[in-house]
Amino acid sequence: MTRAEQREQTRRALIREARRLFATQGYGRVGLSEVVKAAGVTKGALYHHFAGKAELFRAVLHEVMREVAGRVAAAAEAHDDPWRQLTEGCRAFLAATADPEVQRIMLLDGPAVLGWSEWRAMDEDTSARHLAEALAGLVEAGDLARQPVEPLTRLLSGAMNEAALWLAASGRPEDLEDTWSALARMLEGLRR
Amino acid sequence: MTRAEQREQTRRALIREARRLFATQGYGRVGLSEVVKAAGVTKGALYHHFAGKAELFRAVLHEVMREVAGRVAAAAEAHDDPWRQLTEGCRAFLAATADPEVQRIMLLDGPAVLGWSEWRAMDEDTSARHLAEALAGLVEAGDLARQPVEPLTRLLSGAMNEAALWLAASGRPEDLEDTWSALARMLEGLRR
DNA sequence: CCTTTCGCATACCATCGGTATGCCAGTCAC
DNA sequence: GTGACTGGCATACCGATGGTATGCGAAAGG
Repeated sequence: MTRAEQREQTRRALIREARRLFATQGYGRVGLSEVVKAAGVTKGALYHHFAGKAELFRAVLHEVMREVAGRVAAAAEAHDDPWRQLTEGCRAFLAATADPEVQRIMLLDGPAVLGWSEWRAMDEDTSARHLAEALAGLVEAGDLARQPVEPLTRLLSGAMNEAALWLAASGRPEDLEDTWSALARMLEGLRR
Repeated sequence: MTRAEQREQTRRALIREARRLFATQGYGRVGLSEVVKAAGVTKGALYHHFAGKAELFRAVLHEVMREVAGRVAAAAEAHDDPWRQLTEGCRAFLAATADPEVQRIMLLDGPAVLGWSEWRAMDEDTSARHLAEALAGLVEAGDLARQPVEPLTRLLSGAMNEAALWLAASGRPEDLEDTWSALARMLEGLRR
């Protein structure tokens, strides 16, 4: 095996096992010794690839966010009507963040570990950007009142994040439909 | 000094210093040795009053949440019109959570440290209850479409939490007015 | 005034994140 | 091919952390 291959393989193993452990136990309860044992390497390897525990978490979080963004983008691009793109994107976001792995890493530990500013910057680079672009397009097209789009993006993003956490904790299937109805009402209420 | 007085004084000192340190450095970066030194006691005292670091944080969080709830309730009770109570309560919530201490403890570390379910239960017992009651009253009065109020409560609560964090990070004063406008538009859009 | 109990200090422990150092295999110039 | 070199990682170690076991002095109670 070439050197670059070996390197990439080790890095992937570390991220994979760290993701699994962070997701199931939470950032604080996971020791680096657990991670390196699960990945089949030692702490020397970990610190060769990452500057520390927080950096490892950042890599995991980035991977999770890119996956969520991919699902949102795919759902939106399946439609042509801009308003439909917004609603379907939101629906896809709620579906993606229903995954407990995503919740724990992206919504709970993410902001606390990296700080909100860094978390938000990463969010803006991935999933939240699709929301912002969709809203900006709708404002331009006149479907939404002319207004700064950033505050609206944050409000809707926060609403969906909290809704996802609530849905996971509630467990009742009918809550998903109720939440979606409430969110849809909210969006319709903003429509011109 | 009587024994109960001494006990209460020590407990208050621990919560006070823990709150200060948690707010400025974040839960993870604060060591218990820092807390007990600032409070003028030892770890023996800390563990006599609290089961561990998380329990100490829980006590701090509860104090913060009760303060926020108090400010929200006071703002709402200053008006008679139920719709006005909702909007003024929301405005007071945004104002209260503008405090960096409140943000770090209540919005960032709270859910990550205690877990979302526990955090939400405490939120429900304090500030979020006012929102839920206001919304329920407005549904009953016909100002809002008849619907389950819990999903709507979570959506609005999450929207405001995220908005508060964004406002603190942005720093630009005009963002507050824009955010409030967007939130007001959202509420008006839901109004019948 | 004697005993009990409560509030807390002291001393200690396992484990944690992080670092310094050494070694071996892959890489490359010639 | 072969030597020097370097990248990838293991080993061994450190200070600090959260947590616990035990002891003690003073207030409470009879």
